[in-house]
Amino acid sequence: METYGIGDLAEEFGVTLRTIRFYEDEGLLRPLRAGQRRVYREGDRVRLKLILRGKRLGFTLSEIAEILALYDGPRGEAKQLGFLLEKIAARRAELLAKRQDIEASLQDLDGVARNCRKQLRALKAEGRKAGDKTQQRRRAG
Amino acid sequence: METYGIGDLAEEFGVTLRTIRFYEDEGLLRPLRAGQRRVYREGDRVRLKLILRGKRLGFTLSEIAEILALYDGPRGEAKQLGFLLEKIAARRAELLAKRQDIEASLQDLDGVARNCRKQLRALKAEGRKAGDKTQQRRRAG
DNA sequence: TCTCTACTTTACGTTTACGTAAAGGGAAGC
DNA sequence: GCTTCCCTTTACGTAAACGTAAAGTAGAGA
Repeated sequence: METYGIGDLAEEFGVTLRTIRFYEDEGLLRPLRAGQRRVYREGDRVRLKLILRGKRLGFTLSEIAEILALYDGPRGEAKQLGFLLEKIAARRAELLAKRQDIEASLQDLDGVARNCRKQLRALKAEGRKAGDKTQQRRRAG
Repeated sequence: METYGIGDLAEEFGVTLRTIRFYEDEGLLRPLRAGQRRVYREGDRVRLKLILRGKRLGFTLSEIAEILALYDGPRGEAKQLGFLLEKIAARRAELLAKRQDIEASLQDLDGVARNCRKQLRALKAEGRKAGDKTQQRRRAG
């Protein structure tokens, strides 16, 4: 079974050793030990990837901890499984809301870009009217 | 033209006065003044909305400042407009990447949920095999 | 044996994004 | 005139998420 040193993961994901150790302090990772050195297995690697994805989406580490807890979820009683499904639904809703925010942002940006291109076209049209003598922009009267 | 007090905006968006003042300190908002009191116009309100949306998406305030700068964009030269379009494209790419992260997260959550429901069905099946001795409800065949 | 190199723990420092007093201004209502 | 409310500035405090320096360890290779 493949394992990784802390340096391997740090390099792969572009984070520092400190960061990975910090996530362990916060209970997000629980690597094995070979003597005093940390040994990460594939599962730990996936968890780290999930942590970093969560960060990119603006979740705090404690939120990420809760999300990871869903993955380890209770293999237990029906009631626990029901709770788990509720929590999953809640997280899903959050993600959908975030996606909505993204869609809105994309639309806004597209609006700005359209406006920008329009102004560019106007400038170029002016440029043509001004003839080829100079390269400066002229205001049409 | 409609205006707002700082308290109005704070209430509308569910943030504190401190937060709004902080955004001003950071150069994200520039309200008018009536004496020493801040007076916000519709444009300021929209900016605040954009700021909070940016925060929900995990952008830092300085990133948000750059994004807002795109909206105020240069009404100027062709070269400036070109820069602006480049920056917009870059932000767009970021947002698309974030959306990809969200899609992946949603898929992961769906996987966990499916697994969870499967276990629930298994538990209920066991319940039926155990017969009617206990009080659990039974599924019609 | 000595020296790298990669790791370890401990601990104080830093940035971001506000929270939380403290002390005061001014206008509105009683 | 006095109180109340909403606002103001100034300033120290704080939680989160690491950065960074110091000092030590352990195995691999010359």
